[in-house]
Amino acid sequence: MQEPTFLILTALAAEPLHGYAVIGKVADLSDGRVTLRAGTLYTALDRLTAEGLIDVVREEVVDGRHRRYYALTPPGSSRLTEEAARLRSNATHALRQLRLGGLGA
Amino acid sequence: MQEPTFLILTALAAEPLHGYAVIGKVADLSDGRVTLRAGTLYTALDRLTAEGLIDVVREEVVDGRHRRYYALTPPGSSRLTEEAARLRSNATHALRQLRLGGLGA
DNA sequence: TTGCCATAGTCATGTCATCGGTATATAACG
DNA sequence: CGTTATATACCGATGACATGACTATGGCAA
Repeated sequence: MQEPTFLILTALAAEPLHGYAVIGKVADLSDGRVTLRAGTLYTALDRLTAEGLIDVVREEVVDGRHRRYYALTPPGSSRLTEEAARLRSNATHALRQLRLGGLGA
Repeated sequence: MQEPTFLILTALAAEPLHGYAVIGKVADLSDGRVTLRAGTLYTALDRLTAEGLIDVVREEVVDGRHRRYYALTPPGSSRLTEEAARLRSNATHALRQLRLGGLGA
């Protein structure tokens, strides 16, 4: 799983959001590093829905604009938990190896 | 940057290794999750060399077998440090959002 | 009232890293 | 002498992501 996907799941972890709102939340979560384009976002949302990691919880029409709210499913939640653990482990290993190299060399 | 690439850099962080040895170290670092195939490895090594993140530090012939040792360059080292920080940050954010969602729902 | 901007979502195309398989060569093992 | 392990390399397919153009509505300003 890549960063954009991971951040989309993270954005939906606390509460359901509609597609466009995810873009803003992902920008927040990544400290501005990741600015999703609409195309990237909706392709990812479709894919994640097909995989059962997220789900459409309600659809609204606000001011004539179609809004579709997505939420994390239980499988999506455990998947995100696993991924977070993996990232933490990788980061820890990398920092330790860097320390070893820094001392030795 | 994706997981295999990140793990390759991590494997080279402590000390120079030749290509084939990287496969084993990556398997170790990832607790067996990631088993690099030869194709993936050498394509990645070439790419990382071209990007200046790693470098060939020496070439040997051991028992008639060609061995090429790769090491992290200073740019490679700072890049890996940044990536590790990014992973940690993402993991932390994800776990916090999951907690928020778990409580609220 | 016309035109532009922000919001919201869709679609088509392209790129790039990774994967799987295959090929090459040599040394060690039996 | 055939098989396995080491070591490097090439190639086609896949799949995630990026890019850019497009539709549509409401609000605001010229």
